Amino acid sequence: MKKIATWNVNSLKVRLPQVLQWLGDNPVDVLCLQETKLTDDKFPQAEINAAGYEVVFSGQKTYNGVAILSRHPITDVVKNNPLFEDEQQRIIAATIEGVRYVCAYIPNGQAPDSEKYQYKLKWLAALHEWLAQEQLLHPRLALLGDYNIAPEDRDVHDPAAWVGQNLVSEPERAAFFHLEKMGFTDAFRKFEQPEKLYSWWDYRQMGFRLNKGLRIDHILLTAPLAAQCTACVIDKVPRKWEQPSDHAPVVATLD
DNA sequence: ATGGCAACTACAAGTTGA
Repeated sequence: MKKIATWNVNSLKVRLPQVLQWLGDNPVDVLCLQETKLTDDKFPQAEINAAGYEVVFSGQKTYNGVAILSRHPITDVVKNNPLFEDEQQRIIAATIEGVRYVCAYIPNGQAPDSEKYQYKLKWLAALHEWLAQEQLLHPRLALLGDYNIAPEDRDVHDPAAWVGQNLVSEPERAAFFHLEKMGFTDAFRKFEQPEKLYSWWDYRQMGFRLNKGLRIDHILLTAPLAAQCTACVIDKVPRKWEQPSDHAPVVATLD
């Protein structure tokens, strides 16, 4: 049995103590992080190693940045999508115990009429293209991260207010469902879940207290892994801590 | 309709996130 998780930490510099606390409470086998916001020379590798984890990372100044933490040896690290030239550090992939992990921080998109939205859609199309190849090489493939897409209305606290907006618009959702058409399963939706459970809540307007959230952080698994998956939960506990990330970790159990 | 919060850079206020 192993547990794998993803968490957008919104600055690892600020959130390192919480990551270490959370790993102490939840000693998962693999943890994918997004929005580390650290250049590689500033990455807190020693602290993470001391907690019992190997780590690989790809960062930049101020924005983006991803990392994979693992209790087991990490091999074959790839940074970014080889099919998509990108100055932004949003992908790191690695093999751990025969499973290929892709840790992704999918672009936010800002607004459907923005250039950033066009970048998001192009980025997603290139992700599809790359993962189609990766699936052939790695039948046991897991895509974990902040997708910045709420796939369905039930993943949105107020669907009427969000119609057509960034994070829920039809082209973004189509890109998410394309991953499912390619054979990926949304681990969270494989199971009965509480209603109105989200993975992100706005810092403003008491978003968390009022549960004004979106489910935008996901674990997608190819069929052999989905068949092994026996649970998937969103852990709201660290969202209640002092100075939290606005995202909660998502954890899947594989038998 | 706008901004609201948080983190960043940099030192003031602007940018970004979702």
